[in-house]
Amino acid sequence: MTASDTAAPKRVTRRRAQTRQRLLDAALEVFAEEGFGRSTVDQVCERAGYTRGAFYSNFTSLDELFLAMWEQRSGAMLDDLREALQRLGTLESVSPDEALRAVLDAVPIDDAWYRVTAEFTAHALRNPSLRRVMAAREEAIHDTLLPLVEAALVRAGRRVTDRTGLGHALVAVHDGTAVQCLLEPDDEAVRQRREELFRHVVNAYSSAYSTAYSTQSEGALDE
Amino acid sequence: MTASDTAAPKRVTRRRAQTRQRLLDAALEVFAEEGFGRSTVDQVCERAGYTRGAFYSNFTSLDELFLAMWEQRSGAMLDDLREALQRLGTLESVSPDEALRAVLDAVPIDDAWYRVTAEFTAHALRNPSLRRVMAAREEAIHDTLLPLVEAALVRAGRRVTDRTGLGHALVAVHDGTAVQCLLEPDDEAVRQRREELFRHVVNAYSSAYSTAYSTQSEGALDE
DNA sequence: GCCGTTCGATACGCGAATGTATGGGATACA
DNA sequence: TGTATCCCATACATTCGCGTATCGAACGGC
Repeated sequence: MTASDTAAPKRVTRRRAQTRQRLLDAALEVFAEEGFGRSTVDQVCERAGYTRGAFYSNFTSLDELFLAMWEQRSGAMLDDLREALQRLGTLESVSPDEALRAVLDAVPIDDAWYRVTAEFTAHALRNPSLRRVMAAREEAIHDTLLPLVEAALVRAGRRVTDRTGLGHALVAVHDGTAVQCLLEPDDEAVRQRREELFRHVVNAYSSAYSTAYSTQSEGALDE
Repeated sequence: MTASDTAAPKRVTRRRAQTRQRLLDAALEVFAEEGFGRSTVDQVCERAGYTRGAFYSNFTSLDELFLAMWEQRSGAMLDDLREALQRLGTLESVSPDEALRAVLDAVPIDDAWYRVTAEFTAHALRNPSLRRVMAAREEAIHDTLLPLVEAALVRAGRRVTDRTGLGHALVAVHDGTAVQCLLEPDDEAVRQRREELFRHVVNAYSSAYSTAYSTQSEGALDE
C-alpha cells in the first residue's frame, strides 16, 4: 500500500466509466431478482461480466452501490417526468384527462424498479443518512412536479388550492396504487381505479376556473 | 432416520407452542432491525432465547418463518381494525371526522411493521404463491373494511357511491402516506396532510345524505 | 510506438452461516 | 412416580461470501 495506491486516480479512463455503469445496471437486475439483502457481490459482477476485482475497484460495499444505483435511476425517472411535463406545456390546450394520461405514462409502473425501491425505502428507514437522501429526493420531485402540474392544470381550467397538499397526495397515491397494479398485473380494473383515484385527487386539490375545458370537465370530474 | 422421526408428533406440548411464538416475535424484531435478507437464523434464535435446534424443529427455512410471521401479524392488525369499526357501529351517532380518527387510530403507523411489510411486498412480487397470499389478504381487508366503513358513513350522513373504488383507494392512500409519515416522523404537517387526503377521498367516493351531520360536515369536507 | 499510470483478474485466507445428527433434559399421561 | 415421547441444545462438516494483495494487461499521453 504505497502513496500512489491511496491517492485519487489522476486520469479516469473511459473504460472505468463503462464498467462502473455496467455494474450499476447489473445491480438493478440482480437486486430486483434476488432482493438486495440476498444479493452478493459475485452475483452482480457475474451479471455485469466482471469479477470481484472490478467491483472493489469501483465501490467499497454493496450498500454504496445500492445507493449510487438508486440515485441514478430515480434521477433519470425524474428527468423523464420533467421532460414529459414540459412537453405538455408547449401544447396549445390540454384537457385534464389528457394531461393526467401524459403524466402517468411518463412514470411507468415497472415491477423491477418497484421491488428495488421498496427495499431501498425499508433500508432508508433504518439508516438516518439514507432517510435524508430519500427525503431530499421527495423534495426534488415536488420542486419539479408542482410548478409544471400547476401550470398544466391552469391551462386545463383548474386552479390549485393546496400546492404542497396536492404534491404529497400525488406521490402517495402513485406509490399506493402502484403496488396494487403490480400485485394484480392482469386486472385492468385496478389500473382504471388508479386513474379514477388520481382524477378525484386532482379534483379535490383544485377548483374549477372559467375556461373552455372547465365546464366540460367538471361534469366528468365531479359527481 | 427412523419412521418415528418423520411421523408427525402425536401430541404437541405447550412448550412447543410457546417457543414457536417466541420465534415469531423475535423474527419481527430482527427483520425490522436488520432487514429480512440480512437476517440469519442465529440472530432470530438468539433474540428469542434459543439456539438453531429450536428453529429447525419448528420451521424449515427463514422464508417459511417470514410468511408465518407476516400472516399472523397482519391478521392481528385486521382483527384490531374490525373491532374498532364494530365498536364505532355501536355508538349513537358519529361525525365523519370522528369516524376517520377512530379508524386511523386503529391502524397505527408502526415503523418496524412498515419495514417488514415493504420487504415482504417486494418478496411477494418475486414469488407467485406469495403474491397470491398478499392478494388474498387485501381481499380480506376489503371484506372486513367495506361493510363497516359504509355503515359508519351512512350513520354519518354519507352514501358510498363506489364501494370497491373506495376500498382500494383507502388502502392505497394509507400505504402511500404511511411512508411519508415515517420518513419525516417529527413533521406534524405530514400527518395532517394524510388526514386531509383521507377526508378528500372519503368525500370523493361518497355523496351527502340528509342527516344531522350532513349539512354541517359538507362545509368541512367540500370546498 | 514508448512508458507511466490505471484498471480489473486471480489467488489466498478468513470468518460466518447453513443444515444435520445425536443426546440429554423436559413434558404429558398413566 | 414412572416412562414413553417430544423438544431443543450441542457439535460437526461444509459451503459460501468477503476483502486484500498482487500482477498482467489495457490505456492515454507524448
